[in-house]
Amino acid sequence: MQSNPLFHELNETALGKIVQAGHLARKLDGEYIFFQGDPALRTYFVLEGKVKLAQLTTDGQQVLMEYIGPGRVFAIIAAIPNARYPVSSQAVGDAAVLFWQRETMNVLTESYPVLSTNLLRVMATQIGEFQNRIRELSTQRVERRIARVLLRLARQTGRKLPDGELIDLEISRQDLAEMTGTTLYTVSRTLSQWENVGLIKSRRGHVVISHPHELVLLAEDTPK
Amino acid sequence: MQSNPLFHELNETALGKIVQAGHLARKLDGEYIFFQGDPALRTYFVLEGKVKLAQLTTDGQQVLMEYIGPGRVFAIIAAIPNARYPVSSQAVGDAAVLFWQRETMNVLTESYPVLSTNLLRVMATQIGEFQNRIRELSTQRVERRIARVLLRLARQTGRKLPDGELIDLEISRQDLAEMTGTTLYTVSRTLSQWENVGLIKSRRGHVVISHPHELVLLAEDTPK
DNA sequence: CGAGAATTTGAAATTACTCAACTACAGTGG
DNA sequence: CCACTGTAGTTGAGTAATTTCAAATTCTCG
Repeated sequence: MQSNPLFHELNETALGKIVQAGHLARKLDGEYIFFQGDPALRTYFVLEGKVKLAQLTTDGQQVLMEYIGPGRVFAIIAAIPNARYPVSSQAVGDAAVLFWQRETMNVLTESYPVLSTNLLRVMATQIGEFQNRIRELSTQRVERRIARVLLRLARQTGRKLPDGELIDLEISRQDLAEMTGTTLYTVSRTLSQWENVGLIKSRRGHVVISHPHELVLLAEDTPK
Repeated sequence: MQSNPLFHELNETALGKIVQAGHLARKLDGEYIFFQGDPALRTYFVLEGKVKLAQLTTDGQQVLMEYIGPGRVFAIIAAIPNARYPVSSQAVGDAAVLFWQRETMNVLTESYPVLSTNLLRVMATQIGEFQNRIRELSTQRVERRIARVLLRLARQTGRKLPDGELIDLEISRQDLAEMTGTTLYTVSRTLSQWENVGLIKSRRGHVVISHPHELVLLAEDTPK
């Protein structure tokens, strides 16, 4: 647990207090934890399962910001008075989360100043990742973006199988499209193409990367 | 100064100490403050002038992350041990900045815990903005993205002129392309088109928005 | 004035989207 | 156990958006 970026340099006692100050909530598959636009009152920590954060456009499209797995905090924005959640969050599969009210967060960060630093660290990492994503969306073609997303998901949730790396996440073409800023048709075509050359195998809702190394080649900037 | 998000709820004395703990640096137009990949050792605050943050792709393209004006902090990532700057920063016009070493930052945040909260706030705002940008890049067409960038720049650096709102920033087609994830050709075409219908006026390096209201219409999601 | 950089514009090529039709699959209830 | 239904996925054809490349033009600065 000490290895968790949020709990870095906090001893057992402190950690115990922090966990005790939080509330446990269980969420069923698909259940929303909060909605975009809601007053941001709670900061969350994922204990079990996965949570997805997505932003809705005014015309109803979704943009999938990230999947959050066990051991990660989200909605740190709730530490700030009068903020609203900029995204909605939804359980993917059944999930257990811990949450703290803003007041509690303030008390905790005052008692354990290193907690603030840790939160800063988490957010800084986050910013770096978003910057990379902005760079990718700005400069890379769809195929490459899809390749990168698959590799990232494999890294985060991957499970080794005899015939490749399974992305252990119920994931649709639509989801991949929302992650890469394209349409489900283009995702479908791209995956079909990769399947034809034996790069991946996909059945409904699942993807297995048969040859990660070759997918990496596609994902990299290869200046011709 | 108290109205600055970074100095929120800090009194004059504290503010004085914080400023005194920083070092002043002057930068000439175009001078780099740090480079992407450098060890992140200092956090900065813009006193005068403007600074731009850009990320380079491996094949040498630039992506312009943001322009930072007076009163804003950047490179908070330096608060974190062993981090590297994920972007380069460069003065746009002559600029004056204040900076603190990581150690100083740590001392300051310990002495003034509210400073941590303020930093969190700044970063949370930042994250929200990046999420919006990701959404825009994922779902909107180039024309709309350009419109939004012009309006944002006008908001941040705008000056009222008799014939419209001047974006008070030496800005090239290339810059706009790097901000919107498109090519300088498309930017040029789009601006020409807007100029033809009297929406804007542009000379080399400058843009005046003649009819902001109509540009807003273009910038908004208008579900047909 | 001249040189280099920024900008504009046309034309062709490419990428990705849209729409529509079709197929495959999983779960339900008889 | 199987037919049924709705959702997920595939694919083709046409189209729209954007990029690419090349060539001209304009601007700025020394």
